[in-house]
Amino acid sequence: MIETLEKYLRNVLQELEHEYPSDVVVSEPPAHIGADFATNVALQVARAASANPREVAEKVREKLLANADISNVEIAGPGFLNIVLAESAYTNALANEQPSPKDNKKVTVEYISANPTGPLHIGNARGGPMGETIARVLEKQGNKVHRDFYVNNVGGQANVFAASVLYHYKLHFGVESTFPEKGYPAPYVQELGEEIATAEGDYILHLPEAEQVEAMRKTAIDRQVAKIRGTVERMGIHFDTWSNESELVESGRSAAVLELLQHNNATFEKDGAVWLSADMHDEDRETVLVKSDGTTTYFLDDIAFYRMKLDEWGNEYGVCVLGPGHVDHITRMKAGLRGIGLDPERYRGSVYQHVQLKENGEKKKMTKREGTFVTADQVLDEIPRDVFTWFMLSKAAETHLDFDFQLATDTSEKNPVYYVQYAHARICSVLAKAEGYDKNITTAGLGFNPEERSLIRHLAAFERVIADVAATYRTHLIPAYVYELATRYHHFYAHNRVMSDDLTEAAQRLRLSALTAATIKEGLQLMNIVAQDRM
RNA sequence: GCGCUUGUAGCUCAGUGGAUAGAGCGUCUGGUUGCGGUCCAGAAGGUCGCAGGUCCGAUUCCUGCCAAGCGCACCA
Repeated sequence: MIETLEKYLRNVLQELEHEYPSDVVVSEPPAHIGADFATNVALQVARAASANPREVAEKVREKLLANADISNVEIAGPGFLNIVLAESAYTNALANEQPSPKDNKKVTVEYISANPTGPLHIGNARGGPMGETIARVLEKQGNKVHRDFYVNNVGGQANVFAASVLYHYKLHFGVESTFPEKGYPAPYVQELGEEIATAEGDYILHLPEAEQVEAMRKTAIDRQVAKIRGTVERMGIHFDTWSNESELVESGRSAAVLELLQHNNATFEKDGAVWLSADMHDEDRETVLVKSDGTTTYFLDDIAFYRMKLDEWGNEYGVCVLGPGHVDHITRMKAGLRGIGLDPERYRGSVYQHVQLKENGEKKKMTKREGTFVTADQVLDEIPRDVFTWFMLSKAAETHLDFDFQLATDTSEKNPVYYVQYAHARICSVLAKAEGYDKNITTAGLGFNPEERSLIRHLAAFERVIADVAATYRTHLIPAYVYELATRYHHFYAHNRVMSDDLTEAAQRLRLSALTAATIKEGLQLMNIVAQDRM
């Protein structure tokens, strides 16, 4: 409906020979205004044309009133136009098929991608529901979406982790060794060392000293990734690929990218290392590609990975859902792509902030190294997956989300996700009971009461909201939308008998109910949340 | 010290260059036990961190300050 109004406004402005300003907003006004929609179009036009807003508003108003879909327009305040639509506009909104999405691109979405040096914790688990929802929304827009979990299984962190596990492994067989500098002191490292000792025996002890860490790296990372995979499955997420960083190095792709960067004069050497030229990106910080010991950094490998995703896998673009502190990474990756001649717009990043856990009013720190974190598994042990998913999605990504564990479990009955699921189940129940009614009776001329109009306005906004999420990755808009939809339905339901004695009225309300249920279901599915028929 | 992100009701959070800044939880009051009472209606509760600036108009944009979280490696 908003799109239709915008179209009318464009036509009107064209007739009045005004440009259509980019920041025109058409939205539902506050309840006390008593209009269906309001727009600031006159204010924006007046600003651009240095005209009197109310005079512009009056001209627009006259033109709009000539439209059969518009029954009343009032000018209010500094120049708002408050629009009341005619019944025909509501009938049309219900009759017209929602425009089917037309994107038809191959897209790859990378998310979670937590370092395989420990369990998934509540902080980086946030990327799971977010990435999954972005993937689903892009699919709904008609794209072919590939999901990838990138495993950083080589490099300094992986080796320090392996050495830490090796220490405990050796200890298990009574062999004392020195704990690595900056090693991982967390309890799960010890458990993993003992697990490997028990399951695989002491074969690593018999290897030459120089090969032990490398051997441990392989098995320890494999086992840790398997654990993460289990957690991810619990979250209801399935990746198409789990890509190893080592593959990029071993296949020579990283070396090829380095060569290409050097060929394009995008690098320089300093202190025996190879760096990405500062003028390749906006920030002043320089970035190492090859360390002075000759090994590549994750950054070079990451560029090689995106080159593979785009060139070899044939993706139009890639979306990467990243944790806090990675805003810089996005700009550097774009610079890296530019350095190898790829359009930097083909790398898209979305950054979220950590979830903080509050327990007894105190915030817990979440570092893997110290082991003072709450794992995603621990949270999933306590609260159902749907509640977990909803909670992760329902706040804006840039929020430093405070997760009160106690509250989340204690008040789970009051959780908004149940409110929405209940609305869906209630409608299913009503529809099942109404089988004897003919839903297809023509309802032309019946009209709509205020609750029905409110419901229809929101139903009509669904595609628009999803398109917004597809463009901006602001996943929290979806739970907000379905919650509001459930509220409007409950409000409608409380004031109108669906199975009315008037069969025409009943048919109209049953159709509205069915459409609401279908929309709630689709919205929940986009979040990877189940819409039960009964609860 | 530098950078990124954030600061809105008791708590957790939406939202916006414009009209009386919203929701959930919590608190209080009422209705509904008649298509599902996991519902509905209402009340109380705000200096939109502080101070400047731009603007007809700023909670929103800009600058400074304060506070919180996270980064600040030839780690990933």
